[in-house]
Amino acid sequence: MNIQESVHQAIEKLYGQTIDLSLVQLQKTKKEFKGHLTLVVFPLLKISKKNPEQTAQEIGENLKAGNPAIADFNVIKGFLNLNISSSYWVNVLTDIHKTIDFGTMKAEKSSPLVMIEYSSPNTNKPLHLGHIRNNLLGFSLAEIMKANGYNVVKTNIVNDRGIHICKSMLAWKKWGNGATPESTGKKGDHLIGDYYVLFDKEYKKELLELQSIKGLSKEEAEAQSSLMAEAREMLRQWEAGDMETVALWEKMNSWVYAGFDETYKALGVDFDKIYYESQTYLEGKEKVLEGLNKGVFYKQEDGSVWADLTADGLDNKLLLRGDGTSVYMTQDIGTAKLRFDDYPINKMVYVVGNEQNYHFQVLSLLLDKLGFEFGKGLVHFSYGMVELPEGKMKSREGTVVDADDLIAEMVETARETSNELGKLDGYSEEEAKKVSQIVGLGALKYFILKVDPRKNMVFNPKESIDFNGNTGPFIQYTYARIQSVLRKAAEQGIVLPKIPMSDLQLSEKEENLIQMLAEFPAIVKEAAETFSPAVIANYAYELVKEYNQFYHDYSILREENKDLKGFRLILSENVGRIIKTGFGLLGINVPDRM
RNA sequence: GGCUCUGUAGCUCAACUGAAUAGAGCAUCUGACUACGGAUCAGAAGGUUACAGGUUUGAAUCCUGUCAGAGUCACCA
Repeated sequence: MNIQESVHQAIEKLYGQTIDLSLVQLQKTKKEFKGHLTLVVFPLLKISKKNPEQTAQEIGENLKAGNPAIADFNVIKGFLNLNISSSYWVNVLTDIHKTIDFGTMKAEKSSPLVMIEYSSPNTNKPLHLGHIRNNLLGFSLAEIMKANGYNVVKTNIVNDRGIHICKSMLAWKKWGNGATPESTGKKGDHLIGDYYVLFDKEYKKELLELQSIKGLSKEEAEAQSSLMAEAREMLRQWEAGDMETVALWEKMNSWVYAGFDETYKALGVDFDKIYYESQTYLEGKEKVLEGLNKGVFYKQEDGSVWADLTADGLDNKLLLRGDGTSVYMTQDIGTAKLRFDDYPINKMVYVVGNEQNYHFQVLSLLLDKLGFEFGKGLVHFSYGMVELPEGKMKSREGTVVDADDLIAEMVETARETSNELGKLDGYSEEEAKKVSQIVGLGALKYFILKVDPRKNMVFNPKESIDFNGNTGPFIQYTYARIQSVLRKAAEQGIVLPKIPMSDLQLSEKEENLIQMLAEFPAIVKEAAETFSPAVIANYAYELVKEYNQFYHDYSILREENKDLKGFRLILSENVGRIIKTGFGLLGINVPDRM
């Protein structure tokens, strides 16, 4: 019988009142006290009209008499600690063992559909450390939502148009001598990124010359820059559909996409549907003009279109420039419209950095005003910046950490460390590579995902790949060790019983471990409700720590008692299962051996 | 300056809707190796939860104020 219900019944019986379930605070007993579950009786004093100790004692006695699962109880101050019987825990493990997709749900056709936008790169530069956090969070959240029974569409909006692309294009045209990824051996996105940087360098040089030779102010120099004028002209040509410009744009973008795909593949993330701003910005313009006609927006003398959000406590927001071209917000409106035309979306989630909190607050209001039902309910999954131990990443100072470099470095470090420890001895080159990849990326992913997404964080590559402590590799290692034990058991011809014996007397550690396993579904649910993969990451670590304590106390394979041996193997197997499932929700692989 | 977010051990992070003595890891110190995988385990030390008030039986958590940091307030995306 359900403990929570028992408690509820006991209270009703004792005090003759049905109470709100929220008053029944049943929580996990703290380590330093005896018991599994703890009832906080303070909220019940108003009903019992007795002091905390008496109340707890009464409820405890009633529970013990009424529910065989409750073996014992003790009272400390206002806390009633319940001790659950071993047989109860064995049954719990049996249930977990039998349930194939323990802790996860499958989506039905009728289940709500969640669209998750993440990644959202610009095509003028390669992905960096910030994108890594974005991609990992987005992908993981998608997996978590799926596990909670939602239909999920992962989407990416590629910012493939605008003045920044033209800068790269112009620099390539001027100084590139027809360079291609093939001719230079560079990844496409890096090649284009290099030309973007080159443009910026030449542009700054030009500004300095204009300022020093002609004695212009910075603003005047910017206005007179011929390079910038050329870039703007290129954008005009692009918007006008000039064949040559569009052809160049397409060619260069295709290089970039090939480069991005490599990075995405290395990170293990993917998308169900990709949108391009070049295809959505005109839609947004239309929507804005529609809003203007309806009187939701207003026009200024220079022809620019604005939204007045002062009634909502915000400012006026520009939606279309005087020359009729669109801004960031316009594009997001267009993209939203296309998406809702394409899918019956119940919830829209944007995984975007917290520097855009204001933007999404505005977007939500605007979509609502434009009559999109989903506008109000959109979720901006806002995450903090990633910094390095050395300090902030700044593109200007060249301290940006490139995603590809970082991934390569992580895999390399994993390989070196494993080699030093002799863990790769006897592995083929292929196997060694595979393991290094799993471990290196596991370290990176786990370190980033274990932190509360909302917070700014410091990523320390060295610490992340440590094989001790709260790290991905430590958890992966434990998983591999469990698999090893199970392999050895199979070699010895030990067949796991389908159901563990229910009259076993378990140790405290074993009971605690089962209790932890049983929490998994609640953890998965919590992760979805709070949008926090970190909940799962930290749970996985706690589970592994608990398992290690158990593991080191018993010689599982040498255990003489057959029932106990079978039980411990089943327990180990299920710990492994949960680790694998949990890490799967984080997009982290686990190795069978490492 | 307005608004938003953050402030927890030397460092990196936890603490579910308020609940027991605020928990881990790293680093430091002390122990345990024929090891079913030591990439381990056990233990010690480390805190006025930025500060000051308030609400409450009870506050890291909620409210007010102060201080510090970040972000944003662009006809950039």
